[in-house]
Amino acid sequence: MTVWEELQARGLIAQVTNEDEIKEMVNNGRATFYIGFDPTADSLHVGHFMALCLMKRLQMAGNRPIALLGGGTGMIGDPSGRTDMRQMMTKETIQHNIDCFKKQMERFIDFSEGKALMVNNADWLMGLNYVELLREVGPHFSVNRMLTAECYKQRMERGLSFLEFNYMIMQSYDFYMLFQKYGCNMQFGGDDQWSNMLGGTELIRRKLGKDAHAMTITLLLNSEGKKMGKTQSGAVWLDPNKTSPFDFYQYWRNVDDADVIKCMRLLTFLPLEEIEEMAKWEGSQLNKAKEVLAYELTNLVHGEEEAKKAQEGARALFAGGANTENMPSTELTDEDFQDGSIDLITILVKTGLVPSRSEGRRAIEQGGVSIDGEKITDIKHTVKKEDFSEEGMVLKRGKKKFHKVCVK
RNA sequence: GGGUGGAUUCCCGAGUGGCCAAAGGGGGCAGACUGUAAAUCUGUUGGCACCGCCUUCGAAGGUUCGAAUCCUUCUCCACCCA
Repeated sequence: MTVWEELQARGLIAQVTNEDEIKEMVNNGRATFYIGFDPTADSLHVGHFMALCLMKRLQMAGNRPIALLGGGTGMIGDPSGRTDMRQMMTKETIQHNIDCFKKQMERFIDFSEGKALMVNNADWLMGLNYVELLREVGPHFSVNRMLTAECYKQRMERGLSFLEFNYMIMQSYDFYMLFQKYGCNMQFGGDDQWSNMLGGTELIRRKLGKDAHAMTITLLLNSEGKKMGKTQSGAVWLDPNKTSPFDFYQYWRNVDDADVIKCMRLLTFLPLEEIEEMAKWEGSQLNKAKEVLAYELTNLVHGEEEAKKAQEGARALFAGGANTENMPSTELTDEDFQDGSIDLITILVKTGLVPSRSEGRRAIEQGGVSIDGEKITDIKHTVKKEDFSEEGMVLKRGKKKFHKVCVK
């Protein structure tokens, strides 16, 4: 099976400019391609992860990837797929984020010996002269056409600033530069990047009379059409300090039945035959598939050891509430006790299981809190210092949130 | 620059002097049912010293016994005209 066939079979490919040529190049390892990453946060997330996996797949097939860090484009902010303007970031934040990105990327992609490149578009964007740029590329962009681009549609109703409007030009310019500097003949990106990417191929054709290609990766959407990799409290991060391996594991462990197989295909490196086998599973059997998915992804992102820990921890907890070391935990000190005891609501707040005392009260009243498996419904419940055993006690909020509490 | 309309709790969106911590929906949280799924049903959803008090309706002032609601100024946004 060729790389191209594999990508297609996995459903990774959304749109392409010229299928035959791209297929030919990719399969024969003749492509030098780039994917841009704007430093919008201090950690990569699942969407980036998909892009990195694609890079890796193509790299393994002999193609040369370029990871482009958006030190310059991050100064502008991509309006694609957004209904409001991004908050402008300071230069310091951008630099910090870039540093974080770099570290994480190096774990996935082999950058040694020129097998892959990492460049920053700040290198050429920041020194641009406005008038010169306008004269150089301005004539090749039609405002009329830009405005009809899908990525601006949403913004036409709510307002689009000139700053953001220029994002497409910057991204096009990136491709144009990379094409000349590194012979980069292909660009990949999320499906929401399509119009920006076409801007680049157009610019190259008009300026240089050469062909460049673009391909987009399927956006990871759940069965309801919403972006995956997001939780109530934000994105699912790859940085273990922002999303712990356990939470990361749990996120995938809890995906909808309807999405498991899709996630397997798009995100894991498991052989397709194996995935097809699992696709036949039904009902509660799918639970096993979810375990596989969660384990595989945690393994890829955090390594085997963390993946095992997360899996064992989860199994233990859900099977019977056995205590494990890698549960989030909190230590109480003498100051937390009054007359040798502490009330439950205070503990809940301290552990962060609830954001406020009101919510803690509510959770208890509704029967959502238990200590060592025993449901507590009295909001005045207190715990004596002596009651804490050596291993501490396990506090549970709702069905899936556990926390260990010990005394110093 | 001129005109018009707007800014309400996590989001959308009602509310035009007291009955407003603010309808309704979405989302979230919790319970039941389950497979750590979905769907469904129920409760809940500003904070606290919780039958009471405190802080919220773009910001700051003002009128009033009393303001999310009225007045003034300001900020921001959308649309129309230039």
